[in-house]
Amino acid sequence: MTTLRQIAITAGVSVNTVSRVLNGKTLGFRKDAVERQARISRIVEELGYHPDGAARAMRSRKTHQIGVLLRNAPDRPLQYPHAFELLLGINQRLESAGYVLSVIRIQDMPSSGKAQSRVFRERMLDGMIVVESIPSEVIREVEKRLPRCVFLDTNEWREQRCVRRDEIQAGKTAAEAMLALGYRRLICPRVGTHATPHYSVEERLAGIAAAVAETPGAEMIERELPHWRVAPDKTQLREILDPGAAIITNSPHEAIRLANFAATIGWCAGVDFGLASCDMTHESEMAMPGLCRVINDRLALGRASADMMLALMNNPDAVCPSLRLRDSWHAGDTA
Amino acid sequence: MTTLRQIAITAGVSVNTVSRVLNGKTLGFRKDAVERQARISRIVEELGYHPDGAARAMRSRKTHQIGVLLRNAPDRPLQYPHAFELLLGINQRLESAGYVLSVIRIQDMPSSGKAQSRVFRERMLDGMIVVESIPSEVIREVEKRLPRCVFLDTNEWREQRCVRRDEIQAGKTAAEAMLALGYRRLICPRVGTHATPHYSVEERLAGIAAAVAETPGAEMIERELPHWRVAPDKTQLREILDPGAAIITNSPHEAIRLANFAATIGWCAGVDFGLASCDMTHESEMAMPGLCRVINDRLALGRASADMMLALMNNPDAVCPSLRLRDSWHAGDTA
DNA sequence: GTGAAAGCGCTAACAC
DNA sequence: GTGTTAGCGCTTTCAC
Repeated sequence: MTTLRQIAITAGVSVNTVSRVLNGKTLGFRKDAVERQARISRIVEELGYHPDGAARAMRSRKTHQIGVLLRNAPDRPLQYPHAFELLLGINQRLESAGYVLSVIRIQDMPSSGKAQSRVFRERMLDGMIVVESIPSEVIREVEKRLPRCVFLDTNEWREQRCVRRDEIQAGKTAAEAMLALGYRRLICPRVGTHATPHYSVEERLAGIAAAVAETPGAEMIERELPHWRVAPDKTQLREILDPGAAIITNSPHEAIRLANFAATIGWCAGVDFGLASCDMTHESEMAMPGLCRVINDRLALGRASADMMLALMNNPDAVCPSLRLRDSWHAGDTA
Repeated sequence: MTTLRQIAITAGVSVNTVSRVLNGKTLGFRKDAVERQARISRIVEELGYHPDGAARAMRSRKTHQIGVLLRNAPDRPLQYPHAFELLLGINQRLESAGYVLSVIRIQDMPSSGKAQSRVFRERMLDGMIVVESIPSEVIREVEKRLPRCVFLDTNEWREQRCVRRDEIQAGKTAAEAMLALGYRRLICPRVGTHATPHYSVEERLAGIAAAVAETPGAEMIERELPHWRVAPDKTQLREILDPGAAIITNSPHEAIRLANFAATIGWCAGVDFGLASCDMTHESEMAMPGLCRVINDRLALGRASADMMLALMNNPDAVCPSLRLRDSWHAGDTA
């Protein structure tokens, strides 16, 4: 491995000089300086020198690494697939600012033992972006260890350092769009409750309720939906689906599932009933591009949280008011 | 920040002693040693000491970080959503072995400039797991910089250090299942060609072709499918769908999309035509749990590649024969 | 503008 | 078994 010292020796200069040239901290107003500088740069190139991140981190007290904390819970075997889009959004910003993103998963219990990731045992991270709902005692543990934390799309909500989608607005947007199309019965399927439901579930319902309240003659109906693994038979299906009404689902895959079930009894979304989703993912978009939905720009959410983190990196005491991002409606052909 | 030296001072011992205690390298057969050790451990606990990863990395010449390289190509705006499942599989193994996973995205061109991630400029990674198809010149560049590379589900294929799904088998499995159900016309939709198609596209077709060849009277029909953003009108749809035939798609979202389109002309998958996918994702499973498909255990793929990487970490010259993992058939209700 | 030297936190020689 | 010391690669004083 090529070190600074090796370069210095080959160039016949001191380690310091090489370091300064590499960091562009030499302005060389003397005549031979600029030539020297060029020679050093050439040698650096030839020897294929790359600085050692560890040594640099040690000196600067900055690892230039940001963790993204994902939950690893037994009730979420595949752990919130949307997280990937958030993660890519975060990475976009982080990478261009010279930071590296590390994925950290955490068990629900703060078992401070070997089970947890190395980053909790050793100081490796400059900060952590917490994604998904983590029990608050775990959050406190994480904050104790990590100097800078930002909360992205979590149940945790504070005045500062939180980034969320405006889910009340999302519910409202979806409901208003369906009401504008003439639907008066809005059906909100509820899927078997999680131990710790995401805040969006409640907020979206509140948003829908608000829109319904403003529209005379409109009503909102909550309907229990079986777990996705359980296929309802045709009798059940006729009970769940309500011809002429509009169904507003939480997630796009619920909407798609209902559309598919409907097909088995000869019904078609957009013809026999209205269908819309408060949320969208890229994969569901490819599966059902025509679905009426509220867009969910998770890349933007991710970027916003990364920006917040970067602001904190520049100034640990930076004031970062929490953000609620809004998304717009996409008119499809299922209503 | 608590350092070893601070602990040593408070405990009235030398830095070395503390280090040895922490690393369990002291057996203390003298009487006062064990008491001393306990006291040191207590102080370590009280002061909330956590070793500095950077310093450790510098000494041991190991960062304990593995990169996962994802492609950042203009033709894949949302970059292969399946990658997340692979990533989680990788992380499962890495984390429990004390390694940290970092996400690295790369532009197609090996523009060695600032645009690329910090990890290409500084030595930060012990190894890299390359996911997705990366141009070979970029791969060579990456291999030059990183000591250990493993290729996961990439077009790159070698005798060693590659992990893939057996896609020929996947195609064959899907085709055989549909043929066994009595279908004789197998339709393979082709979606507008990528610049660099994934190897699975061709292999699956080969697998399907092989199964068809073994069955008298069976035929395989390739059919062009419009881009997912383009909704076919009903006339086109009747041309694409072929009543009584079985459609075998590449990805689950294609299958779901076709099922949804079919509903608009009153057709139903599993009734009017057969539908199966060579691939599956978690999200599509929630959208259409009944889809006939070949399972794709990406977590297992990820774990296998991580295991390979860990073997290389223990021994850089370890022989790692490439792997082709097989998946099994899931009988659904769409055929 | 450049070189010598100190030191970041830790581990591994080496003496005692 | 424990303390002393050197040194990992780099940045940053401080003389010159």
